[in-house]
Order: sequence, then C-alpha cells, then structure tokens
Amino acid sequence: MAKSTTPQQSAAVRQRGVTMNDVAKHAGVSRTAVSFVLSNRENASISEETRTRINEAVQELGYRPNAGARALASQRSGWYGIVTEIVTAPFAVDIIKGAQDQAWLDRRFLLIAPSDQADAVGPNQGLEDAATEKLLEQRVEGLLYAATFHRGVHVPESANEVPTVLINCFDADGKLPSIVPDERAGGRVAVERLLKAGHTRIGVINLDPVIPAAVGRLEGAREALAAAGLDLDPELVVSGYATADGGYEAAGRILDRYQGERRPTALFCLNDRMAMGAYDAIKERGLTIPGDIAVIGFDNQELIAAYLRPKLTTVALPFEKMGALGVQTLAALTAGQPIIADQQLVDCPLLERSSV
Amino acid sequence: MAKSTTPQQSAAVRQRGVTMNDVAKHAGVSRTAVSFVLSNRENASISEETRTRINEAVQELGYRPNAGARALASQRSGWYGIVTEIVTAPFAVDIIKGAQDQAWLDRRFLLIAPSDQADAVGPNQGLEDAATEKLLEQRVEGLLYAATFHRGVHVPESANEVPTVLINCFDADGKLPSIVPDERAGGRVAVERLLKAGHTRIGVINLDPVIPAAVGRLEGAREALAAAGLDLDPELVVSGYATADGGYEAAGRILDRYQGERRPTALFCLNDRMAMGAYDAIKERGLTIPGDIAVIGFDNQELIAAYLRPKLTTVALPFEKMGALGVQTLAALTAGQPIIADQQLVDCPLLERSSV
DNA sequence: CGGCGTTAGTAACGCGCGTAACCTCAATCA
DNA sequence: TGATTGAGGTTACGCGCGTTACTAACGCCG
Repeated sequence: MAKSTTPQQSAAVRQRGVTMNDVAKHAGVSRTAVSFVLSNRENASISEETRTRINEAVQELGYRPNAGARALASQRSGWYGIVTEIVTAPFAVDIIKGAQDQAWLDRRFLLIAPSDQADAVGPNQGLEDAATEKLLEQRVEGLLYAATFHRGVHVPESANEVPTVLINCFDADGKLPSIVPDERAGGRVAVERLLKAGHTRIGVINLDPVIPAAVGRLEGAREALAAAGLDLDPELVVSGYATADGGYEAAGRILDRYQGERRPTALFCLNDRMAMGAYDAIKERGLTIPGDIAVIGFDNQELIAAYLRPKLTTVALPFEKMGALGVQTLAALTAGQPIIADQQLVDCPLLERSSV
Repeated sequence: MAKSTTPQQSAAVRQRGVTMNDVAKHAGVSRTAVSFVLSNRENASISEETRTRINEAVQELGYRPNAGARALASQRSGWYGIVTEIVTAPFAVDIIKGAQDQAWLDRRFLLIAPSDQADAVGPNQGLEDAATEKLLEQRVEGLLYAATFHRGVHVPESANEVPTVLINCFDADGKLPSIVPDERAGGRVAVERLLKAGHTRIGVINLDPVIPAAVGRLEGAREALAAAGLDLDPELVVSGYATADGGYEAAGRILDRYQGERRPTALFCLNDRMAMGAYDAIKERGLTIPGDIAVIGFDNQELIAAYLRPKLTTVALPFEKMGALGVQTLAALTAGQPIIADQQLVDCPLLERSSV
C-alpha cells in the first residue's frame, strides 16, 4: 500500500478505521451516547460534561463518520443522482455546477453518472439505463436528468421508483416534472433590446425550425415586434446549420439580398456560434458592429461571447439556476411536498456587452 | 411520497426494498446461497439447478443489490473521489469525462466534489478540505485532484490517508504522483509543424512567462528551432494577457514592428484564446490566414478552434487521457502496485486544421 | 460395513451505525 | 414515606450484505 509510505500524520493521529466504538471507549461512555451527541438529537439527554468529553475524543482520535454505514442504518443515503451527457457538453457542466452547489448546501451528495449518447431520443437507451441502474444501486433518493439542449426525452422506466426531475428537457410521454428555459421570454427580451436601440428592420438567423429552442425564441421575437406594432417579415428569417459556418453563410445570404434602406440593421442570431459566423460575414463586407449592423446572440457561450470582438451581447441560458432549481424541486418531492408545477420556466437574462 | 403516484410498474414488479432475503425465500434457499451466486464465487458449490432458480427469483422480484450495504460488509466501497474546480472549467469536464469512463470500465464509481477556488495555492483551503473530508466520509478508496491549468498545488493533509494522484497539476511540496501534459513536446510539435510548412521567422505570442505551461511550451519551441539550426529571436517573443484581447494586442505589436522580409510569416500562440485575438489583428491588417501569416494555437478549445475561420490548427491538451490515466494509476496504487513514475507526462497531439 | 472425500448447501457473525426500549439514581411531591 | 418523575445514560436490535465456519447427504473404496 502507498499508505505505508506516507509518513506524515497530523497531530490528531488518524488511522484507518476509527469507529464510533473507539470513540466511546476513549471517552468512557457507550456507543449510543456518542451517536446521540454526533447526530445532535435534541430529545436525548446527555450532560454537558460528557458531551464535551465525547467531542474531545472525536478530535483526538480523528474520528470520521462512515457515510455508508450511516445510510444503511438510517435508510437514507443523502444522495441524489444526476445522469447527463458530460462529453459534448459545454453546457451540462453548468447544470451540474448549479445542482452540485445546491446539493452541497442541503448537505447532500450528487452522484454524477454519464449518459453519453447524443440521440437519447431513440430507443437505444442501453447506457442510460445502466447509469440509472447504477445510481439506484447506490440508493439515491432522487434522480435528475439533464440534457445538453432543450428537447423531449424518454426516461428509463426504473426512474419511476424514485422522485425524478428533468432539467433542460421534458418528459416526452409522461408526467415527470421538468425545468426548462423560458425560450419565448428570451427571444422577446433579445428583440426588445434591439427595438430599444432603434432597430426596426431585424434579420433573424434561425436554427433548425423544429426544435423547441427555435420555436420558442422565434415566437418571442414575434411577440416583441407585435408589441411594437411591427410584423416579423418572413423574408428576413433564414435558417442554417447551428454552427459558425452556418451563421456565416446565413448572414451572408441575408446581407447580400438587400441593399441600402432595405438591408436589416440588426441581426438576431438564435445561438452564439452562428453569431460568431455572422461576425465574419459582416466584417468581410466592410461593415462594422454595432455601427452598421447590431448583433445579438443567444446561449451565452462564454468562450465565444466574451471573446468575440466586439464582445457579443446575448441572452443567457440559465443553466446553473436550472440545476439548482432541479435539486430544490427534488428536495421538495422527497419531502413529500407537492410539485410546484409540472413544468417550471426559468428566465433567460440579457447580457449586455458591446455588439448592440 | 411521490412514489405512490407512479402507477406504472414494470412486469417484473419492483417495489422498494427487495432484499437478498426476499430473493432467498422466493427461491427456497438460504440467503448465503443467493449471495454466493450473485457474487459468482468460484469455490462455492451450488448446483446448476438452484443457481438458475435463484437467478429467476432475482429477475422476478426485480432485486437490485444495495451498494452501500455491500461496501460496508466487504470493506471496499468501489469508489474513487475526484475534487476539482468545476465552475470555471471548460477543461475540467474533459478530465472528469476521461476519469469517469475509465472508472466505469473498472466497475467503479467516481464521486465528484467541487473545489471552487481559483487560487488554491494559498492557505485558504477551507472548501477544498471540506470536499476531501466529504469524500473520505464516503470511504473512497482513492483520491484524484484535478486542476484547470497546469500548476503546483497543495493538497489537504487528509489526502494522505488514501492513495492520491494529481491530474494537470503537481504536488508543490510532496511526493504525490502526478499526471501532467508534456508541454515541452507540445511546443516542439507546434514549431516543427510551422518549420515543415517552410516558416523560419516565427513570432511567439507568449503567456505569463512564469507559469509551467509557458515555460514548457517555449522551451519546446526553442528545441525545435535549434534542431533546425535556428535560434529563437527574443525580439519575436511577446507576452500578453491570456485572453483574446491580449492576443490581439500582442499580435498587433509584433506585426506592426516589422515590415516586408523581416515580418514573421507565422505566429505560435501559446493558447487558443490569444490565437482568436491574433486572427482579428491579422485580418484587420488585410493579411490572410494562412496565406500571409500562418497561425498555430495551443489547448484545442473546441469552441474556439473548431469555429474560427479558418479553423485553427492547434496542439491539444490531453485532458481525457490524463483523466483516464489518473484512474488507472489509482487502480495500480490501490492494488498495491508500485507507482510507474512520480510524474507521468502525457503527449499533446497536433490537431491539423486550416490555419497553417 | 465403516471411514472418507466430495457436493450442496446453511448458520452465524460482523461491518459501522441509528434508534427504540429499558434501566438507574437522585430529586420531587403528595 | 412511598410513589413519581426526569435526567442521564445503556442494552439490544436491525439495516443488507460478505464470509467463515459448519453440517448433511451421498458415493466410493477396501
């Protein structure tokens, strides 16, 4: 063992396997007494003196509770599990972060299991099932499923055995509660920002029009325009691949189609990657941002938005918040409280930078 | 409980708390027999008939082992813990991914604990200590520490109680084994690539010159040049903030300083963010990539490198590999095998795209 | 026929802990 | 004075499982 090669031990010598029994002996009390003071039972009567004696023994021996044994005896693991695609996930991390922090606050542990398949919609849920199964073997008290992009998903059947919440996705065929970004409000906010800056002729660089994100954001844009007495000109909406190249190409198309007055003075790109491409298309045509063309993105992919020149004004997807809310919802569910709502919408805040 | 509201149960009715005892009763054998067949003991003699009867019972009852109880009884948790800064981490994810996958292969679980403090070098290791403590309470059999950028760190003392491996960082004051990228080889590979393309006058956009990454990469660059009979002209090395703006500014300086023949024909940017800024500086001066100026980056930040136009040729940091290697090393340590080396260097592969 | 080896199991203990039930003793009260 | 109460603990059981004895039945050999 490498253990034997580590000479330094803290003053409080802490050797492998200090148990509550050792603490009890060292303090000259029963193990039960130790258990009582450690778990802070209020209706237990332990004198102040023995209480401190026990605490001293804990310190001196370097006792550390065994979470597994505690879980076994109390029948509560204190764990939640989250299954998510961690690979292709510049996003998933933030969800995990939010969930992790919240769980930490609630003195719970978050077990993270990988579900690495982009197209989890299909029936090949082998790995995902395995992940769920593993988590249930650990006796998690609740399950979180997080997707990397807003969509409907199917959750393994065994998830029904335990409170379950979906994050950034929704149950395609059931009644599981979910937490998703308010795409529509986000789209509205983005266009309102452009309107406020005086733009009335706004081009939209759209995603694949069928995905929930595109539907919601576009709908929001339409609402904002309507509120200003304007229509969304279908001619000004162009779709492309959700990449920088796609954005470059789509923006180029829209910019070349109109000249002078008719050319849009602002571009609403439905994600930041496309905005990145749009930047190039604009600059190549000798136009400036935001002078000639204002650009607003969506997603707030830090690595892109914060480093583009000029920095990209965009609408943020509230991943951390959704993660935290997921854990909170789970806590409410496991406590037997009723669900607040089947689907909770979380605000997408506008991040002002320099491209509008 | 929300449980009672989930009506659908699989054909194999799986209710809460099916234990080995239930399986035993259902199969008409002792619990020990069940344990034997489930753990596949070879020296146990169970007839083929009862073995199948037990397996059937497992299926019918939907028995699922209780990992915690198993850990308690066997004194082996099967868990590793990794503590890492998951927030600011476009990187940490990949380490986790690599470690996670490897752990999964070894039928182990990876417990992920957050250590959210950028400057973990200082003595304010409160949170980190808490994370380590929590992991030890779960009786992890080994610990991994992952940093988001290559540097020296101090590890909480309690980490000594269990085999420990550092990833993308090294023990600033001890003998803990570590796994770090081979920065020098990476720098060499990058410059070799530029030399191969015929460039002999190469500008270097440097990071903060004191960090390990800068030292190593620059040293590698020097070696590659030396091997080609060239010197690294100190005039051509400029430092800047490790951001896009820093790269923009530094690249601008170097490009404006020299004209005609003396102007470098290639830029080695020590990270991709700076390369992103360099792109802008180059384009603004009416120069093309890679026609007039070739650019090579470092880090392979997908979101940047793969979406810049032209796509950025860069040297990748082998995060996933380091994560996997970390778990493998841990497995070797826990198995009592000697450490392969105090510090393992992992190759940084060149990723050819279109900027050279 | 008695002893022995082998096959096919079972009984019982303990892992570290939470917890209900119980016990002891001094103080209080009618 | 005997009964009652509460403080301050302790004894004992069980959580679900791995594992080490141990046992019972059977075939085989001399």
